[in-house]
Order: sequence, then structure tokens, then C-alpha cells
Amino acid sequence: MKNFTVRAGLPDPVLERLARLYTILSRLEGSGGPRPFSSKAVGELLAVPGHTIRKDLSLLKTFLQAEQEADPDRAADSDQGYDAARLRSLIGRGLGLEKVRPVALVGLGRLGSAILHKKREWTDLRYPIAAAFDASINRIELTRTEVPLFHSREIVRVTREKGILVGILAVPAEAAREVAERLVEGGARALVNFTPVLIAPAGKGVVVRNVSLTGELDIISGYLDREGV
Amino acid sequence: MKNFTVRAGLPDPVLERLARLYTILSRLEGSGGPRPFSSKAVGELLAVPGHTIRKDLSLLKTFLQAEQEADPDRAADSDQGYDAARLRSLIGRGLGLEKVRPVALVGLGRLGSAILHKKREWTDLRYPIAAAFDASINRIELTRTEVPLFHSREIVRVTREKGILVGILAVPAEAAREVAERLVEGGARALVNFTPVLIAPAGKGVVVRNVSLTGELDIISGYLDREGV
DNA sequence: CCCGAACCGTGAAATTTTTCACAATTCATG
DNA sequence: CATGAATTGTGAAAAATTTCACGGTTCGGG
Repeated sequence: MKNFTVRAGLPDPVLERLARLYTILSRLEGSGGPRPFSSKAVGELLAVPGHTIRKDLSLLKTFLQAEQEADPDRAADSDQGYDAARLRSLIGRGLGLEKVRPVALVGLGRLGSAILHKKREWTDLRYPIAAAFDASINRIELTRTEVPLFHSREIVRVTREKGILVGILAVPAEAAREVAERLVEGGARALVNFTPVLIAPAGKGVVVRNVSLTGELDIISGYLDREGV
Repeated sequence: MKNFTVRAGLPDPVLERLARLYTILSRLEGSGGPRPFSSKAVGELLAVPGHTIRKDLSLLKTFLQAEQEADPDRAADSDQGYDAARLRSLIGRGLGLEKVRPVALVGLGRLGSAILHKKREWTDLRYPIAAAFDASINRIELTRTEVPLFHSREIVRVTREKGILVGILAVPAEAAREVAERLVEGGARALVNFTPVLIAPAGKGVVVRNVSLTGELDIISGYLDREGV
């Protein structure tokens, strides 16, 4: 019934592992790490066994070739481990992570401010905050930043005008649902939701990542209990 | 080779879905929601199809029975949907989520403060912050809270003395590794890591949830790209 | 009191994901 | 330059997870 999904790309778990790996490799930039990066070493970075890494990369390469582009440097590969920089670039190309994607931040409470002012180091140039919103004019006026601030009323307009595709929700639970809708209405195709309210993919085709401290704690607690702790 | 895992409990994906569901149901408390909660309705809460819910609950019940305890109210069930309160309680018992688990919070920067001062509503009585740490004495003295504050130097001692099993990392990336080690040394068995540095299960048997904004954004970006956006 | 609609519970089938195992390749070294 | 140790890449097997499909139960009407 929904089998006309042609599997346009990599399987979900593979995609997620590779994306995580990319994040980690980005942060390693320069700081070296083990020189010849064996699949085992890479795996430890991610807490998965080496063969998973090899398989994932195998799929990624197959996919990239199918896409077209002949590998720029089809050189030596099949022996002494991976090179961090090249690996990162490979994943970046394969998953489209080199694109710059401006994001909209909604909610300037404590969490929102933390995100807004995050230090350069853990900021990422690839996801510049192109606009931030809050429902309190007072707070907007008090916040000091280079990021353009708007009232929540303007979410749809601004999101649309700036062509923003990714939204970050850092609002109180009550507002979550509505803000999500407005962002989507303004053209957003993906949301990171820090609210404890789970946002279901509003219109189809919207990617949502739900992150809540309580949620994580409940999951953790479940695992601990299963282990008898 | 590692097959002496007797599968003491529910499969990982099932456990995670149920834990998430518990989080959501807790928040719904009282506010009603659709009355007779059909599996489909519950599924929408979680963005999964109804049969997944039914299957998960089926496994949960089987597991609970095997555990021992005869169901208190083995009453009518197999017809008109679930009752939110009873469902929550069922999951709570099955996953051990009714236990109170005091947590340690490390790092009182912007993010740490946000967590420390989180409003009662999204606080959860089940995870009281029993101690908070920071490497800056200055910051410790300036922070106003009822939570007992300590210098990071004391992590091992305090964690051990208070019998804390769960740690939250809200420190700068550089410090992540070390703080994680100290928490585990002090007896912690689980960590929620907000650092972009991925913490691999230090000693085995330590549960880790890694959450980073950049990480989530990279995953999102990967999905968007796969969809051709 | 009987009918039909709505819904749960679950074994079995289908699908997806992980793991395995091994040929092929590279490099350092004596 | 031959040998051995280390490591990748990948088809195929194994395991895990999701989906399906249907029997059985309850409830509201007529």
C-alpha cells in the first residue's frame, strides 16, 4: 500500500550512524586522533563494532557511485585504515551535509538563550541561526545578539521569506504544537523539538527529532531497570 | 561470543517506545485526551502505526506476567481502547519507571542553568537533582538554588555518598571525557550527555544517551538530502 | 436479544538490519 | 623480494524488528 517507496537512499540506521560519525569527525578536525583509523577505531568513536562501520561505508560508496560522480581519488583504500579528513568528506558528500542550512530558533527562555549564545566552538557554521522568535516583546528587546529577532507572530512570514527549512523548538510545552504548525506553514521541512510534547510529523514529509530531558531519563531508567539496577 | 545475554527483558526498540509513551502519558495526566484511547490514537501520539502499539503492549504484558505479579485488575481490556491512567501505570511497573532516581548535574553554564532551573511543569519529581557541580567556584557562589552545589573536584565523593546512579553532562566539550569517568567512578550507571563529544560506554554496563544539537541537525540534514531537499 | 461495528491480542509471515567469514590488498621488515 | 600481520570490502547467513491478518470480545442500537 505504501510500497512505491523506491528506497531513494541509505537505510535509516545507516544514515543516522554516518551522520553522527560526521559530527564527531568534524570536531576531531586537526586534533589528530589515531593515525591510520582502522574500522575498529572508528567504531569505538561511535560505540559500534568495526564490521558495522565497514558495512555502512560499503553501502555509502555503492550509493555514491550509483548517484554518478566518479570518485575523485579512487586511490589506495583497501588496506591500512581510513583517513579522518577524507572519510569526513566522503560522508559529507554522500549525505549532503556540506550544504549550509539556515535555521529558525523559536523560544528565548533559558534553553533558547543557551542555544542562541552557544559558544563558537560548538556552534556549527553549517547551521547559522537566521532568525529567532519569542512571544514576549520584552524579552526580545532585552536580548543582545546579532541574530535578527522577531515576535512569534511573524514566524510564517519570516520563515518563508528567508527560505528557512529547519526549525528549533525551545518553547514551553503549551506552545509547541502551534509553533510547529506555523513553522511548517512557513515552509520548514524539519524540526528539532526540545519540548516534552512529542510532535508527530505534521504534514508528511516533515522530519522531526524529538529531544527531551525527561524522555531521555525515562529511557535510561528503563534500561537500568532491565539490568536489574 | 557474547551470546550469553539471556535477553532479560524487552527488546531495545520496544523499551524505548514504551518509555517515550510513558513520558507523554505522564504529561497528559488529567488533561484528558481522546477518551477511549484506541491503539491507533496512542500510535499517533508517538508517530507509529497502531499495530506497533498493540504488539509492544502485548510483549509488555507477557513480560510482566512472566515476572510474576498477577495483574491486579485483569478486567475488561480487549475491546474499547486503553485507559490512559492504567496504561501509564502498566508501563511504569513494567519498565520500573516508578522508581525515584536522583541525578547529578555537572556544568552550570547556560545549558546547565536551564536544566537546574527548569520549571516545575517540565521538571519531573522522579528525577530530582540531588547535587550539581561546576569547575568555577565563582559560578557556584553566584548561583541561587536549593540544590546543593559542589566543586567538580568532589564529583566522585558526593556521587558515591548520595548513591546517585544517573549523571547529566552539561559541560564544555573538553571536559566531557573526564567528568564522565569521574561520575562512573563515583558509582553512576547511566549518563545523559549534552556534549557534542560522544561518550562511549566507559566501563561496560553504563547506559549512555548522547544528545547534541549539532548531531541532531546533521541527522536531519541527512534525511532532508535523502528526500531531495 | 441479536447484529454490526470497533477494537484488542497475538502467532506467523515479511522485511530490515546486523553479523559473519573470507578473498583481496597493502605494508613493513629482514 | 618473499613473508606475515593487519585491514578493507562485500555477498551471504543469521538475527531482530515490523507488519499482517484474523479470532475473539465488547458495546450500542433497533
